[in-house]
Amino acid sequence: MNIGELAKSSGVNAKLIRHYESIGLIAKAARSESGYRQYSDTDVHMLRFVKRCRSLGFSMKEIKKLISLWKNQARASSEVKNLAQAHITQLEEKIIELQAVVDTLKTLAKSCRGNNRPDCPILEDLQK
Amino acid sequence: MNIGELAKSSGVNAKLIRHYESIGLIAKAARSESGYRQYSDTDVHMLRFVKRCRSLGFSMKEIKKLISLWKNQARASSEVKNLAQAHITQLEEKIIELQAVVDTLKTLAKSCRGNNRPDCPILEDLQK
DNA sequence: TCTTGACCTTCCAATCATTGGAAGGCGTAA
DNA sequence: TTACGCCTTCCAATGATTGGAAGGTCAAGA
Repeated sequence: MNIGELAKSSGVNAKLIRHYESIGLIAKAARSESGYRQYSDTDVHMLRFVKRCRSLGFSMKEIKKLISLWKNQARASSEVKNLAQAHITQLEEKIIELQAVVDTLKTLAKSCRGNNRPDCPILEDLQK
Repeated sequence: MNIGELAKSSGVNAKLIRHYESIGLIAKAARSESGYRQYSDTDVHMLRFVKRCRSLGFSMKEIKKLISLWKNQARASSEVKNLAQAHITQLEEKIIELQAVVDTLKTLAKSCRGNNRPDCPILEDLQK
């Protein structure tokens, strides 16, 4: 199939598929006589895999690793699990960080009357 | 003062200060005869303000607005509060999103034995 | 056969915020 | 005068994606 059909089947933009190829995330596609990229059903699965990984917030680097594990029948599942676990830890740290920011902002917002007057404890705090 | 001292006093990299000027986040600095940027104590405060906003996750666009409010003595504090509130909402949405991803990943990770064998429910799920 | 339109190709650029380097000018102390 | 630290501008990279331009290919309809 051509890239357009792969895009439709996988849910990944044709432009993005070419980009993934260019950065080496996915292998170079075979070409038709006229230079069109040719794909198989396996590629549909792989791109769905990539898409799902992205939606779970894995970086391209991590996805590269995940793809190689996915392809490798001799993998140890511990490798996959470790990668997932590391990612979970990262995300949890990020959440804690964001939550702290939210808490700070909420405290600030609460202290501000939010009226027509210029005096604003939020701005006062921010300039410290 | 020169940009180096401003950088030291404000905690914002000289490179970044120039960048902020180039994108119009902060006003163009006056220049000495030899072309060096000249700054005052007010600029130290402003850059600290910017830095603090960044650390709270405001975008450059939002900070631009916040700076203009900060400078504007005729502002309504409601404008500041609304901006902060909108940002809080954004962050809370992001947190919910990340938490959902963490939950998904944790469920997946739990189902994987993480041993030397290749069979891995995580990979199986990801390719769906 | 010609044309239309949908599809494909590559290349270059923009996004966002920051950082890095290169190449050169300025200022001051030894 | 030389040396060094600070300053200048410009160009490029990061990470992931999207956009456009300019052009080639393919199948269907007139």
